[in-house]
Amino acid sequence: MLDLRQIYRKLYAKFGPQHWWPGDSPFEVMVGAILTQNTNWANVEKAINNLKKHNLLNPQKLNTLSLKKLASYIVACGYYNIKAKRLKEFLKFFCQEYKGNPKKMAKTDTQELRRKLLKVSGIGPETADSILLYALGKPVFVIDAYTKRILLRHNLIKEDADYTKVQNLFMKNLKPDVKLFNEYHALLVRLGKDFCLKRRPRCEMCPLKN
DNA sequence: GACCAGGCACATC
DNA sequence: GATGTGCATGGT
Repeated sequence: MLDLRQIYRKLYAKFGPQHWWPGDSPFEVMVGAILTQNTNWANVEKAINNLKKHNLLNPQKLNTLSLKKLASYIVACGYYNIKAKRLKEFLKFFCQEYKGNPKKMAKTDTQELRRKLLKVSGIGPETADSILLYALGKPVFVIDAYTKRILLRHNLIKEDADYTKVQNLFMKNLKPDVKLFNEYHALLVRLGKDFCLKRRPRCEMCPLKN
């Protein structure tokens, strides 16, 4: 049976570095983390580019925008009403606690910050961990639907494993290395997109097979 | 036209 | 405490 290090080596050999997270700034990564909830990244890029085009990709500016206005700019990424609300909740927190400054935010103890993020309505474990790892460079492993599906199909977890359980599997078996966590999760998403779709898996072609 | 996408909160039992 | 449902666009 493959272990987590072997899986990483195989994925890296097959796909190479993924250069995650796509985004020009920590703040852009944070916005993307919320907008990509259950959503294709291509659509998220459209929404983010639209915000950029209108010179709005800035914590203070977005925070003062009305809910309706904000929603209208992010239509392309779907769930735009609920995501506008979630973004606003995050922006309120980000501006009040850290003046919209990622560096200030990054000074907070990682576990304390994670707890705080999870209290923001609309931010669940994956979004919180994506912000911690990809925007702030904290050694936290991100678990997503692809990760669970891949581990399940390789019998490394059980069907009922929750977020924390899957996350612990990675964090207890790997050194807390930001670069490794970054690349590993990105590679799992890449593998998932190419070979581990929900109903049309291409298991016979899966790079982990050989 | 069906399927899929880098979740989350909330209702209901 | 488990299980189901709403949220929505755009690409394949």
